[in-house]
Amino acid sequence: MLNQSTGLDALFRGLADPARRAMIERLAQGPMAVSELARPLPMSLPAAMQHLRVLETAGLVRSSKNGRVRTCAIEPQALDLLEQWLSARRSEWQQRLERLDDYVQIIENEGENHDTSE
Amino acid sequence: MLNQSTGLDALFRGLADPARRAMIERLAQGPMAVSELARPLPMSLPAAMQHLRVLETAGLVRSSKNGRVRTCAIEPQALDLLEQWLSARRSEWQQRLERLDDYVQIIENEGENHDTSE
DNA sequence: CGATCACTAAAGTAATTGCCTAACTATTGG
DNA sequence: CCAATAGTTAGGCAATTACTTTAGTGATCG
Repeated sequence: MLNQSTGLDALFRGLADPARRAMIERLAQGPMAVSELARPLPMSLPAAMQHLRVLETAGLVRSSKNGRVRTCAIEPQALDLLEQWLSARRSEWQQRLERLDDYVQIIENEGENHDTSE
Repeated sequence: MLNQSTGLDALFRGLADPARRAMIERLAQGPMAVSELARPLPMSLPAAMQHLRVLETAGLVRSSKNGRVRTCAIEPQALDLLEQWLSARRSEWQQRLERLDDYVQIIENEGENHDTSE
């Protein structure tokens, strides 16, 4: 545990923007050209291209140019890393909850003074 | 599809920083005080507090203050949204691959001119 | 050949992020 | 009560992000 992987950084960062998520959700329908991909987005083509680059460096999308048109497609295996991380966290967190130590310690702390959060 | 959820933004953004992932991975061992959480991180306490705030607004961590110590704990259900999104993407992408349309269209494009990527 | 199309490159800008230090508040232990 | 502890607030700063517009480059079509 406690891995400082660069891959996860790029992955999460890539998915953290709604325009980029819209792009990859759209690409699930099949490969498409840059301008077609960008058309529904409320921004200029160059802006969409920048998002595309972020997705490509995250490994979420692959593209290749033929003539004057660049065709983009999803890279399904990109989600493997994410899924691994997620299930690792899931199992750790589950173990914790089963032991109940969380609640015990919190209840101890909140003896008289229950000053929840801010 | 094509949901513009604010929750996913905050979630992915929260997880996009290695220091923040280190924090929540550490919290899997059990709840702990802010300064204990921050100790192994290569940054000042206020910086760690800012990361903590990001995690709290993403719903990944919950904290409550008792006396002068604030105890932090993971919020396991925060990952539900992430898992939902992930499996939705998985199934869409899988369907695509099964239909093979991806490969057909890419091969058509790369007829003579195979100018892969940049 | 020349216009158009699809993309790309460049440069600039406003907002956000990730960090710092310094100063402050509120507990708690002796 | 006084000092140390735990956290918080504020201000500042450099880097990054998410755009913009403008100006290209290189196909493709008539």
